[in-house]
Amino acid sequence: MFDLKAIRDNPQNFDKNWARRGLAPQTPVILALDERRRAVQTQLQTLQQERNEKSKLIGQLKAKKENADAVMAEVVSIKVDMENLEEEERDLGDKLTTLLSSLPNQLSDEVPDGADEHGNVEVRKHGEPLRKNDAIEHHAIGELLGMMDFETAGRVSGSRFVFIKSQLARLERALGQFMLDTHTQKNGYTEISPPLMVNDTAMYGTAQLPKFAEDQFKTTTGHWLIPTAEVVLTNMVNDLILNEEELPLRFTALTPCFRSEAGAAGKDTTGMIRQHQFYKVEMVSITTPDKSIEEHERMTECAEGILKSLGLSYRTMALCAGDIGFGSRKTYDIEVWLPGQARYREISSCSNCWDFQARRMKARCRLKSEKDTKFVHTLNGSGLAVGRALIAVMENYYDPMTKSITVPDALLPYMGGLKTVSVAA
RNA sequence: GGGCAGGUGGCAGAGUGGUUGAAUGCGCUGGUCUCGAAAACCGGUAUGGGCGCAAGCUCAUCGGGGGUUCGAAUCCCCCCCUGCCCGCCA
Repeated sequence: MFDLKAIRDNPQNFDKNWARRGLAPQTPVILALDERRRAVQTQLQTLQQERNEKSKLIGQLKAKKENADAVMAEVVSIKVDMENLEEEERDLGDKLTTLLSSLPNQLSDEVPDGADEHGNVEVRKHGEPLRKNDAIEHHAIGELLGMMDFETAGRVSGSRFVFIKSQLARLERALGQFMLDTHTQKNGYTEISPPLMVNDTAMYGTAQLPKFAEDQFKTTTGHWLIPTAEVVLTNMVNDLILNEEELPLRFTALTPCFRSEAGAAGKDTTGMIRQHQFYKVEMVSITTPDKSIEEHERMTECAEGILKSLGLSYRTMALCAGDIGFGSRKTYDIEVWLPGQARYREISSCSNCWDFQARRMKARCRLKSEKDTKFVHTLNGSGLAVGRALIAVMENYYDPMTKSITVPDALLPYMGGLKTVSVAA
């Protein structure tokens, strides 16, 4: 959601910014609705004031046992005048909210121009891509080891699900534990075990609703399965006014994520790159407005740190205007090198949502230096997608000669003595 | 799932139709007093919106939504949540 006063003051800036995402000018309609609504509001409030005063007068008259019939008749007629205005006010308000809640966040000036992922800009790179002629993809490795079973998943659940078995399941679990421990012990995040289902309000707060309902799973009870722990972790502060000293808040959680992948038909159909369900370790930060830019860099480094510890090569991309998410002001994607595909694939996305979600959630803070409350800034980042991290470890650490995956050093404490994942062991 | 009791300001807790945005206490905060502190005393202390250069005026909000009424925190209806008892259950 947006600050209407700011739009009023500077409509052309908003339109120019939205144009970078390919949107037509929006402010003419917004301003027309806003102006009309305020005019109606003012009229209505004048009548309400009159009604309140006269009603009080009636009370006073009655207390003195005097006749109040004439004043009561006046109030009745005021109420008639109010009815149309009330309806118009509600109608204009609804229209305005509907329009505003469907518009994406304003972009930072630092976001590069571009229409799609080709416009993304590499900001740094770590390690060298591992190129091997005999590199194979994760699903081939998994099936060869007998530890990744898409066929059974198809029978039991359908497409875009998988059974992971045995040591490979343990490796996936180790990855999640390692990431959580790193963020809680080294990076200052508080571990949360959150609900995996949320209500409409929460989904609206982080901007999955109203626009992206199609991408979500909804239960028969009206709950939504979280598409990412961002939803629950960020909404922990909804409707709160936080004190400056309590900030920043840093939360992390390891949760399953559920996505319908509507509109992704035909994309990544083989293997477990794109599933309806996957584990992810999420980081969420809630900051004061002046701290979110540095927090964004910090969070991105926390995510990169996991890849470094795992000995994986990656590059960090600044997403361009055409590829950046709806709620984000600025996003870094981290792409890990997959030898089997011989390309970089997204494994983390770290976004600064600025006050966009906070406005929807009514999440505010009180600064010592300011009298009024301010909206907090919210940030979220994957740290990392566990399923994709498993893929990366498999493809980067697989040795076709021994048909085994070497366990990265960082995961050894979590593997109960296993140094490799292989059929023989 | 059945029954009962509740949801009021940062917290506790009054308030069952009339100048109640809301008593009182606690907390917080400014001041007086004091060498300083404590105590005591005095004052301030919700959020969002509209109008206004400003001072200020005003509207809305007592879980959410609708209704009755000249007037609703107070009455009626629906929903949500919390607590307790019973049943069921990982």
